[in-house]
Amino acid sequence: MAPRLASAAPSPFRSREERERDREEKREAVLRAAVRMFNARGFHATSLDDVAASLGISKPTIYHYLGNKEQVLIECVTRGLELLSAAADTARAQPGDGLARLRSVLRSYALVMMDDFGRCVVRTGDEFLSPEGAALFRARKRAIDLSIRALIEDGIADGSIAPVDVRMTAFTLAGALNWPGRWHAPDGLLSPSEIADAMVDILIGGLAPRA
Amino acid sequence: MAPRLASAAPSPFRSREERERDREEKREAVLRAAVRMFNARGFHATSLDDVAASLGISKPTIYHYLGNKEQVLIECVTRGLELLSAAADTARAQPGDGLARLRSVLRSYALVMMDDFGRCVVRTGDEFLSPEGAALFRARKRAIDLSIRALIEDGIADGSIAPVDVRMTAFTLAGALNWPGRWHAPDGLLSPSEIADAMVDILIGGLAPRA
DNA sequence: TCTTCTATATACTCATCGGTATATTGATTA
DNA sequence: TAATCAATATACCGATGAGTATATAGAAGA
Repeated sequence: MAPRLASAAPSPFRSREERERDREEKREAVLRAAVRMFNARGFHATSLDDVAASLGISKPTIYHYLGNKEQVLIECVTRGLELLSAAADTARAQPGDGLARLRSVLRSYALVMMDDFGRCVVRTGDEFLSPEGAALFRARKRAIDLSIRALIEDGIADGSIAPVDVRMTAFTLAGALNWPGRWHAPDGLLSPSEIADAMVDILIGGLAPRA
Repeated sequence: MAPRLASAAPSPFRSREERERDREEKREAVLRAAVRMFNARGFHATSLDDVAASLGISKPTIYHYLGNKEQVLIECVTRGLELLSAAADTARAQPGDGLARLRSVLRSYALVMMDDFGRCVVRTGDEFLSPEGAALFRARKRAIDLSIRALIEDGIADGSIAPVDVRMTAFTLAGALNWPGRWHAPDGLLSPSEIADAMVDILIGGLAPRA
């Protein structure tokens, strides 16, 4: 509607939307820097002064964009959980039998675990959060767990998955796929995609030889 | 040799051995209290004052029995790693084909992860340790990993295990079995033994139905 | 142009906590 | 009995780091 069609003249005067976008961008940058440092050094061992310094800004600026330190962490974890939920939901809506869809979910799940925000989910114990934060956190993880369980049940129903204990299987799968969040280094030999494929194959195929 | 055969008269005067045993017992109590609190609230969130208070003693007493805070943690983690190594070694020396021995190791491994000290291994990231501590820690974990890999190789060689990627499989198994260290509560419905069995069965059998 | 709002910094407060200096008490040994 | 050592406490020090009070500079709006 309004002006600002020609990106030709980059005016130093910013419109309301531009300013809002700027703000969002800065918020984002703070979050990214924070999650990286939390993952690398641990939440308690990372001071907001450190985070600020890594961005060349000062601590009050972080407080300006995000509330307190726990807010920063919650935001990071929430991002990770959203990635995980999205992975589960989209893969679940695909065609194919239960096993095929589960495979797809597991693969996406593993990939998220090698992303900064996904990693953060695994590395952040309830200990770090306030009771309310921890409750929210648990509820969201539970929803993801239920998604996976539903898929396993589908697979058992349609015969594409063996009649396993659904609860324990979901825990086992999640545990295995969470692990890369703790050891995977972005500069490893295998790409995240290769790792995800390999792990999923092992979990689905099992160790015992097939007759 | 010496006196003190009749435990009849519990004298308040303690012999050298008794005093050494007392000392060891106290050290042990401090460690147990510490590991519990570390697991429940996190290392950084647990102060040595807290640990001392939980035992009805004062902080300098802890320093008297163990060096500094990192020492306490290292001792706890070392205990856990020793349990893990022992599990791997004894199970490995048993009779049976590769798969049977691997199954035995995995089961023991899972059980250790539901013990206070085993849990501590999983919950303690390298971040918490000094570079030297972390190096030692990594070396020990690597040895355990190699033990498991060797067993997988044995199984592949004797045909009891499918020809999987050894490295990735070891990671996947360890990841899955580490997980109870993070979520298992001692008061759960299933006993550690049941959980261990269920997880190992799933990992060995896989999800895909066997023909 | 005057006011107000946004973004940012400097410089501070206050609590926590690891670690230590030092005192005390009682048992062991010479 | 004097000297020593082990076990324990109280009371402190110093650093770190979360969070805040306050100032400033510039843009937006009236």
